[in-house]
Amino acid sequence: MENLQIQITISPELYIKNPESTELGRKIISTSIEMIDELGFESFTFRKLGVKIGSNESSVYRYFESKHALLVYLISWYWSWIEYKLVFTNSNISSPLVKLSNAIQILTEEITQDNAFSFVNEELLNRIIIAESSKAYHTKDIDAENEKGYYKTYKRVVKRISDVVLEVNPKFEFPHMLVSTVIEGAHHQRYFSKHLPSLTDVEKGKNNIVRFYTSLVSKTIK
Amino acid sequence: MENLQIQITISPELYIKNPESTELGRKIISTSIEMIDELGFESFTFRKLGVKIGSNESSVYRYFESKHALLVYLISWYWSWIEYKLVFTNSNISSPLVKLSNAIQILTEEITQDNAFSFVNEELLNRIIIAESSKAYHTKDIDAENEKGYYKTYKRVVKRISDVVLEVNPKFEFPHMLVSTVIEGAHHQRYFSKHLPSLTDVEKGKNNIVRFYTSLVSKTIK
DNA sequence: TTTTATTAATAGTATTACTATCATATATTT
DNA sequence: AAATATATGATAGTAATACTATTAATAAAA
Repeated sequence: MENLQIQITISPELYIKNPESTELGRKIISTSIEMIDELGFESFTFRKLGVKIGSNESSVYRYFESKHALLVYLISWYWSWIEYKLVFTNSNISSPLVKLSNAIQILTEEITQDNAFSFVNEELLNRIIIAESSKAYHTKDIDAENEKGYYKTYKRVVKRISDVVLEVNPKFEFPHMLVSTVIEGAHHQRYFSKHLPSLTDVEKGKNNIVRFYTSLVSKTIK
Repeated sequence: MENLQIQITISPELYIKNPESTELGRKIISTSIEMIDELGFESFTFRKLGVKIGSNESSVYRYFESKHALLVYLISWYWSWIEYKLVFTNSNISSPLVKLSNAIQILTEEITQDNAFSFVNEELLNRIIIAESSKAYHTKDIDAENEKGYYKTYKRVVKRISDVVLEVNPKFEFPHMLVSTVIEGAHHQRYFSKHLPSLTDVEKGKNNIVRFYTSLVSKTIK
């Protein structure tokens, strides 16, 4: 995948002006990813971002109506990217079991830098998803935002993998719960392994998160 | 459990002045639970709380050093309460399988009001844990706070149930990951079932969350 | 009754998450 | 080349937030 130049398209309700369309927009995305990872979402502000990119707070507001909207955009970008990886990896695979195993791998593995997308650092973005994405949907506005389609990419990924689960076992009752449990669970385990390790059983170099969820899925759907 | 009057003790690093020790303190706890549930954590403020309880913002600050500290207190209270329920329910049970099944039930069931604790509405508190608790530990200060013992009650609950998992299967490699996955997962599913239902397979009256996690655990540890 | 502790009232601070306005630079069209 | 449109930058302003500090009033304990 390293040298392909792939286009990830984000639906227009997620921004005011498309950040991919200008140099400044791309700078907003790439620098906000760096800054949110470094400062945390609470301490990140559009003013600080403006200073860092040599631009202005008010210019950033021409791309995103709020800090929250920018986070939602980043989350959507991330899931589009994951969806692309899923489709790409499973494109020529016919065995449902292999497809499922690939999918679990993609959902639970540690992300390291891949250079297919110029202005997004996926490794940092993955850390943001792990640490901050729950703040996006744990809001009083969730229902209104969901209706506007803010979370549809995430839901589409869950649906896609649930369908693979059903290919493996058409009678399994809870495919969506299983997939969303694995996704959220793997993120929690990565976070806990760094900050609250007693909640995990992570050991260096043993890839326990991927192993645990792979085994959990295969046993659960039997 | 209905009429027992049980004492839940919260360790002193979680408050400045013990809210259980005064009428005002108890009012702060009970009213903040109602208000956080109603407004969401972001829109809840000590000023609004002061107005509602006929007291003053500055008085609230004598009990808790910050809004965040109050949330951590509530989370700790919740896990102490869950721990009490676990110990109580399993006190005379010798079968590890039954103990585990009871524990999963307690972790994943829907909470309805129980009146053992006068000034805490556990049903609302449970909703707060589901919707807001991840905001407490997804902070840049997590490591410092963890060292101060802010999250020890939660960690103790996970440890306790992990030990039951190991009683059932002493060779199971990932007891902590399994238990923390079930806890966080069940909370997510309850939240998703209300706001992003396509991420779940919840059906009215079928108790699918409890059924899903009970089956997942029993299959996974085999 | 005096001391002490607790709470209430008021005011103040730095920062945040925006909005509004206007000037300027650059690009596009005519 | 002139006219026009568009994008950006600079500055200022607003209401609210998350506190801190100070002082006064009141209730409980010695």
